[in-house]
Amino acid sequence: MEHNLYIYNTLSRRKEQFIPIHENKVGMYVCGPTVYGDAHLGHARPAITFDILFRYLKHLGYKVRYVRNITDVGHLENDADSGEDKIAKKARLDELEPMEVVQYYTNRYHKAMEVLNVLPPSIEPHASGHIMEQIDFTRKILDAGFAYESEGSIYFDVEKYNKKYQYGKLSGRNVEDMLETTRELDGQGEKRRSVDFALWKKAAPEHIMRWKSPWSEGFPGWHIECSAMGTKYLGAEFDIHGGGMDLMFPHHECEIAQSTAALGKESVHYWMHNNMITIGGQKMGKSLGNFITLEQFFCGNHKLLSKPFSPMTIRFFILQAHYRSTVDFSSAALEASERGLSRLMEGYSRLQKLTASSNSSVDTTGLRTKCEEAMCDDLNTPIVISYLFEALHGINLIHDGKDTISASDLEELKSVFTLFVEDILGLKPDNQASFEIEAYKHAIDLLLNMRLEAKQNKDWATSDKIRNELIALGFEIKDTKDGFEWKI
RNA sequence: GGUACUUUGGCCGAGUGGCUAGGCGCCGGUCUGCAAAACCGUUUACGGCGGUUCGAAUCCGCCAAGUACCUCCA
Repeated sequence: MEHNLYIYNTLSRRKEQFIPIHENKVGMYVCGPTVYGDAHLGHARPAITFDILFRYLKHLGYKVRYVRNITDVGHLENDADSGEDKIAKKARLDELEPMEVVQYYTNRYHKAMEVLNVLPPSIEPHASGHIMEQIDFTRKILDAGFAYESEGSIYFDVEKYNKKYQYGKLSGRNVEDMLETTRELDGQGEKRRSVDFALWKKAAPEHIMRWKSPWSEGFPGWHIECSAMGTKYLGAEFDIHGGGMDLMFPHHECEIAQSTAALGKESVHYWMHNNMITIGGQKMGKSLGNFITLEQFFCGNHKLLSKPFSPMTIRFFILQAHYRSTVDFSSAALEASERGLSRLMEGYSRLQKLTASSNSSVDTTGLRTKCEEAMCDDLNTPIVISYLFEALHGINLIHDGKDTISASDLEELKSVFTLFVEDILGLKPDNQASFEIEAYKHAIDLLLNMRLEAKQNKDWATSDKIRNELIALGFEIKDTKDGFEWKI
């Protein structure tokens, strides 16, 4: 395969050329949502980041298996000594079945991803559907001697593991330091060391979500689902594992330890982490309570939002920053993105209507290569977007008759725009044309043609009436040299 | 306290040694019966102090400010 895709590997802290384990095939695993609440802006970032990677790998010609899990068991509340997990707690508060809560938020997550034009992954495994695999994985770690049982729970023996392998390599920590600095938490009496983590947790009597295991009735630990499901669907070794930077430690560190302990080798070749979205310079997160849900963005229903923002604006806003940088949310920043996107998409539609000349006075060569190079440089979407804006400038000049383009250059330009705007960046016009919409468009055209006639008769009263009333209904009317354009 | 990282023009945000992205906004212009929109043009920045170099936003050192992780979090 001819390409020079470089991606930043958190393990080595540098960009590395991407070479898959199996030629022409890529396995990637990304940590998905915990479905006990609505997705917020922060959840959109990894979804979009790895959607871009998924799309780009496919564009390069790979057959990609993209696994993104749904976490519906196992994450402990920090105040829950009893080992009550988040799903169960929420369920009891709402007096719903746990799986009802899971289903509700999973559906809403899917809906949000769909409107963001995030492609569905190849496999979306639920943790609750892979209890057996997690038990088997835990048993492998026990058999390898890197875990111990304590009162019905199984814990990973970090100190022992660290003697043979290296615990902390991903996040740059060492066990000795951690033993000194880790805070004392409650409920750690069963563990030998504070750094040890649960692989299987015995359920307290009031705990709703529980499964039988060789050790106790309980539930799997915080990190085991990704090791178990990742290797189940992608193999003992696979190419890419992604997720948010906040999962680097402890979650991904523990995953590495689990997989290495169970399988004797590291599973993941490239670890990729997207940075956080901040709000007022601070991370947007559930625990800080400073998050804005995607639905609130779409409805404009939040005190920090000046207006509703379309899913494509959110997507574009995220793509305008590199995925490894923090990006600071503000209503003003989103408004800027909205205008930029609107201009880009109008130019894209304008491009479709350009007429070719016998030769080109604009230089469009190299756009495809430049965009490919930017994508190959660790998915540098902001650079791709900047090239598209530069090309947009040319499109506008041609549209204004100040420049010309040949038929073959026009075809190439259209092809590049379709490829990068739609296929790779996944941007699409917000108002998707449909059959009903066509009729309605014709009606508006009719009105505006009447206005045109009135104008020709210098009947300004009528022409202004039509324009003003349409504007009052939310339309934007633009007069052009020989007619009009409009949008809503 | 430990670890990792950040600091770019009015705002957002790329950029790792010379060619000094891009968007939004501002301002000027074109178009227009008026207006709006659109389009065109303009707007030169890299936290501070040293150092390396012919040359640094980019490398090194110190200082300052800020963030993340170390507990569930995308």
